[in-house]
Amino acid sequence: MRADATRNRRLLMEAAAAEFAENGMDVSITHIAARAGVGKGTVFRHFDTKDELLAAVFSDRLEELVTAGVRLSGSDDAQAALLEFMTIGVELQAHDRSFCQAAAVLSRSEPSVRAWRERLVEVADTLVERARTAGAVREDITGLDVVLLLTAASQAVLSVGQDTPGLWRRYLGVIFDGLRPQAAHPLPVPPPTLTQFTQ
Amino acid sequence: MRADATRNRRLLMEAAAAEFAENGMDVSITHIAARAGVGKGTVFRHFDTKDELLAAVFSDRLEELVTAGVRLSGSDDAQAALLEFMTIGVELQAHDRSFCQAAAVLSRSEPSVRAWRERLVEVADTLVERARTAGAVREDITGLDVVLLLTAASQAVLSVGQDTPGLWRRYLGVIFDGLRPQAAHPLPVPPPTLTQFTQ
DNA sequence: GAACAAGCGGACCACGCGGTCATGTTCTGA
DNA sequence: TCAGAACATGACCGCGTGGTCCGCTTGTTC
Repeated sequence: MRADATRNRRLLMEAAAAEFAENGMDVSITHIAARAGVGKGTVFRHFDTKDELLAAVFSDRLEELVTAGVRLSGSDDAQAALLEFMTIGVELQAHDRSFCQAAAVLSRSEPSVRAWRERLVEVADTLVERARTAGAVREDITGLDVVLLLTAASQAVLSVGQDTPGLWRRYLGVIFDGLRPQAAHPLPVPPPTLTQFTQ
Repeated sequence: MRADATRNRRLLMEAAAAEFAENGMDVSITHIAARAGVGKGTVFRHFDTKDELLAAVFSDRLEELVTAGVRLSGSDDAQAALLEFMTIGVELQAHDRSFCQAAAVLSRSEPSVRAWRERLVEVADTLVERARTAGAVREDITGLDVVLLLTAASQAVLSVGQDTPGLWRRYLGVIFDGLRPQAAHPLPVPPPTLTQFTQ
């Protein structure tokens, strides 16, 4: 691969990530190309389709979160580890307007995204299991539950007009309290399975 | 207003509501007109712009929820009343793919929507206050918090591929447990104000 | 039943989209 | 140094969109 090609690819990924995060996954290829300072054709040289570009960016985000989860799996304080994992996950989504849509759309079509999501659930399972052993988390909660609740917390603030930075922390707090054993009441529906998640 | 005009308007509202609910607010006017069995021009006779149609439909949904909330405000069991209010609210959103987007987009531009949202927060405040007095809800939670958490619960399920009807009830359960006093830990961020909400 | 306004329909417009391709440019290996 | 492959570019294509407009139809009124 030529040097200018790898440079352009990197510029494209960065521009796309920023543009998707700021304006959602409906931003046009033209805008992304302009932001990266390249022509439109160059985008389609590196990514066959718009979805492929989106998947590349989205996979990077998932990988970040998985990496953080793996790191935290080795932590001494299991409760703090789970909370930090969730904090990182919610923050990631709160600052990225494409995250939620991308998750819903790409999991069907893009195997790489599906693979990362499975990894994510695995690491979340580990963190939950450890927290449960420490008595910090209720019995009936799974790693997949936690992953889904990340989206929940980040989406809570979606319809607030004026910017209130970090407001998502408030709702993550409420949700995390809902995960504690102290207030646990039986849940009316069994947990979803990984198969249902990734289809 | 002529009889056929009122009939067509009703058909349009129904078609639009169904189409928005099933396919999100990006469905085209052409599709909606076809579903209603009228021509495209007829849509723009009744609603000057697509947003206006969306706002009309969305306001109806908000009104439903407000009405339910007002009814439940008179209930004896304050805790059950709040839970049912939240259940109705989450179910509404879980079955409507346009709800969340519409809330975010229209609150800025459409005064009628803004008005309904204020009413919604009012009634939620009442329900929360009553539940708190009954000792069923923690001290630091407001009606606006509850309204935002409705979105949270409904969006949790968004990225699950295979249909798992009623799964949102599980996450509403977790969130509701997070509202109980038993597990309450101090929240890191103060509650948002109505002004921030409606901008 | 006639006259007329109110309502309807769908061809039409400008626009922006994802994606293609022929042409010109730039990097690289020998 | 230079041939040739890899790469960049932006005009271009087909399409679907929100919105307009005018000729025709239909409900209402006297």
